Amino acid sequence: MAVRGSASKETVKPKPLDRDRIVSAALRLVRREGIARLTMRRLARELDAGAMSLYRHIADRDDLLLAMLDHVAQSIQVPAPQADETAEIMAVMKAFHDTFRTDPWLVGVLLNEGQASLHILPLVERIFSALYRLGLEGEQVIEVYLLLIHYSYGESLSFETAGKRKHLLETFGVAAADRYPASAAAMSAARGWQYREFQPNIARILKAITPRQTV
Amino acid sequence: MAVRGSASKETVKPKPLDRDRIVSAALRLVRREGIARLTMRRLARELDAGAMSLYRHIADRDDLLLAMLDHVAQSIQVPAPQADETAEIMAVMKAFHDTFRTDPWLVGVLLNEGQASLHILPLVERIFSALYRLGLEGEQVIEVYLLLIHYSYGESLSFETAGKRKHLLETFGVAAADRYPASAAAMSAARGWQYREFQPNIARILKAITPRQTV
DNA sequence: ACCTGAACACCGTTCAAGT
DNA sequence: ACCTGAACACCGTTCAAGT
Repeated sequence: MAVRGSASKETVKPKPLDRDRIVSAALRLVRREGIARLTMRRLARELDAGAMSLYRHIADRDDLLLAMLDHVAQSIQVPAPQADETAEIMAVMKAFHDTFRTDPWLVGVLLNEGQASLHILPLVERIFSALYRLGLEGEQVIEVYLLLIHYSYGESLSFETAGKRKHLLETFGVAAADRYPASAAAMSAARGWQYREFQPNIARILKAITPRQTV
Repeated sequence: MAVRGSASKETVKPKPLDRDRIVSAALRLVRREGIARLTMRRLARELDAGAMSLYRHIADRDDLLLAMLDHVAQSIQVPAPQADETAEIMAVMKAFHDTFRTDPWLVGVLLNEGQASLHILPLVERIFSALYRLGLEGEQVIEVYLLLIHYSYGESLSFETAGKRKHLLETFGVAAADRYPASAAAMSAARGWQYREFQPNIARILKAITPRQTV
């Protein structure tokens, strides 16, 4: 048994706390058990520290969440630039999507903490730039940007909570098929469906803003 | 001063608790102070009851949230049917959007509680029906449905937390305009913008699924 | 300088006890 | 039958005290 402060050279001897060690441990915890289980006390226990020692290195829980956000944002795999504008936007959105799949709690942090990491600026720039090159103007650019972003927020949150969600089919019940035939048809088409709506739906959005061929 | 159980005929004499009174009080509280302030103890105080009396009428907090969801779903203003399919979908989505504007906390409940109210089935049916009439098939129907729903989730959650969010422009800082010209242009186009992305964006989505004129 | 236990003001919920 | 206070097992955070 490891005794705190024992003379034996244990590898578990308490390393000093620092911001990086706290953020890393928090990320590990959140990925293993979900954001709801990330409490200051639990995190401290994970670090073999007193619950209050964390406050030497982080201001409060929000500060921790923002530090975690920043850490993840820095690690985003930046996709290669694409000549074609829609391919460029698809690539950047896929990078965001992949990030939200690994860390779905990020969306909640982005919404609740009210600020993003500065590390995503280059990626955001690539989207705006492509939208301008596609010929969008004025408020259209913001609107379409928000369509892309808000859709990916909703999709990610939905995926995050998909586990505890009853399939619509169950909620409906079998009897409802008579009264709601289109819903029933859609539900049965969705059976065994691979939940890969994201890419086709981004493509749909981009199709809507691409000027139609007028020959 | 009203004395509990006094003989005087006060209007504040404790009415008996029941499910409806609890749900109504919870809705009032949540609309006034936000979902975070809806705690069992606070709600009980609002009803001049002991904190634990609520549990005679509701199973737990989740049960209460679902009851609130159901109440709101029943009160949705059902829009008149539209002959044109895209107009029909626009109308139904507007009804959802209006509902989420009044009660943004609904989205969180829908995501976290993992079930919707049966009262929205007629509205969902109208969307699926219109999508089929537009010629969509198989998984396309589900994909586009989820595009519409997930976008409106993201938009609503974003609106809910818009107050505490710093405008991207502030996060960027002025200096960043050199490195990120497209972002800066978009941000300044967004200045004074009316945050009415929803309708145009639903229209964009529908445009993408409408077959192009091939003359 | 760095860490921490006790304490404060909260949570949701259980349970035995009151009327 | 209906209500409730005390209690349990949690939260985030403050603050005075320890080394």
